[in-house]
Amino acid sequence: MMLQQTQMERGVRYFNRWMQEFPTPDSIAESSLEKVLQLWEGLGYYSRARNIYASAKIISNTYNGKIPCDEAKIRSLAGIGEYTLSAIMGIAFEKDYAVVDANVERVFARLFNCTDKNLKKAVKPLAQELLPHGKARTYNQALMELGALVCKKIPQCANCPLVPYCESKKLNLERERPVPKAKKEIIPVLASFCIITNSNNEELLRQRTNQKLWNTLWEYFGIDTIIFDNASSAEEKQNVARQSILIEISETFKIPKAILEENISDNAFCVTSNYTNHKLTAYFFSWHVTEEFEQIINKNISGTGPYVWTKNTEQSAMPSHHRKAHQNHKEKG
DNA sequence: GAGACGTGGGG
DNA sequence: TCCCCAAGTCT
Repeated sequence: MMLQQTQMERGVRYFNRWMQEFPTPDSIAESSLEKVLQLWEGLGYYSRARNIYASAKIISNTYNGKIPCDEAKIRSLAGIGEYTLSAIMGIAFEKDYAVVDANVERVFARLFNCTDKNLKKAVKPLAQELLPHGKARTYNQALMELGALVCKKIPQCANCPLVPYCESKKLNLERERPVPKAKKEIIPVLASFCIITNSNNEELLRQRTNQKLWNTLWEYFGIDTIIFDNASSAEEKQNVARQSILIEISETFKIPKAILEENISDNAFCVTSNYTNHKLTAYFFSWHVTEEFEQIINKNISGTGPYVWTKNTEQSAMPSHHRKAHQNHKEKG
């Protein structure tokens, strides 16, 4: 599950750390979602972490801590779809299940010069047909490995044992396969946040709740999306971001904007980050509040999600741009 | 079945 | 810098 839409090399780093903390499904089930998300931070697609947690509880409570060798039971677990089911049945249990991931798709698209729009649908029966009975483990991993190391986006045909059988190679079309998918529109996003600290040097964090994106993760106070003109300069964007965050703080904590103008410096650092099909530009301002302002803030805390003053920002899972901002803020002191 | 869901590495 | 995309799943 960790490797879904995640390259092996990156996944391995997380996997090793994960296995030290969570060697068994039971150990996950006994832990907390917070801890699970903390170990997942930076990998993305956080529903995977929530699904693992939910599935571990079922495995622990219903299946005595062991994944059952049963297609219907495995498939019904959260976060396990067509691919992962086949990976478990084929690789873990050596049953005759062929996996079709992006690697296998690419290998077969070239091998059979396949141009189907729905590649997975076209490749699945081919992969299943060619699977040698009783050898799913080697077969599946060999196909994925071939795709990952040789039959890459730019194919390394000189090192490929399947060249004699490759239809697209014979037609000199190996670089045109698989046919590229239609690209999605990239949406520019401007965001503005304020790293608010109190006299105890605690940071104010807010948890995202009831959201599709980064749900239950923590972040600095601010706004996700600001309406803006993408043609504007960096300086203009920062000005828009500053005005937006001042208004947001003013309205949320009932503090006159003029007072904020005086107290919050116009220095900000900029963090850029891409997520799904969005290109994010985020400005982070900072405000070290007096006890008087802290009391006002605490009295007027409102809006989405719970707030917390904390010195343990490291242990709260955050979206990557907030983590970068935290590091940046810490280094600047 | 299309769209949403993250992130960072490579060309 | 920009584009592509990775051991996919869910709605």
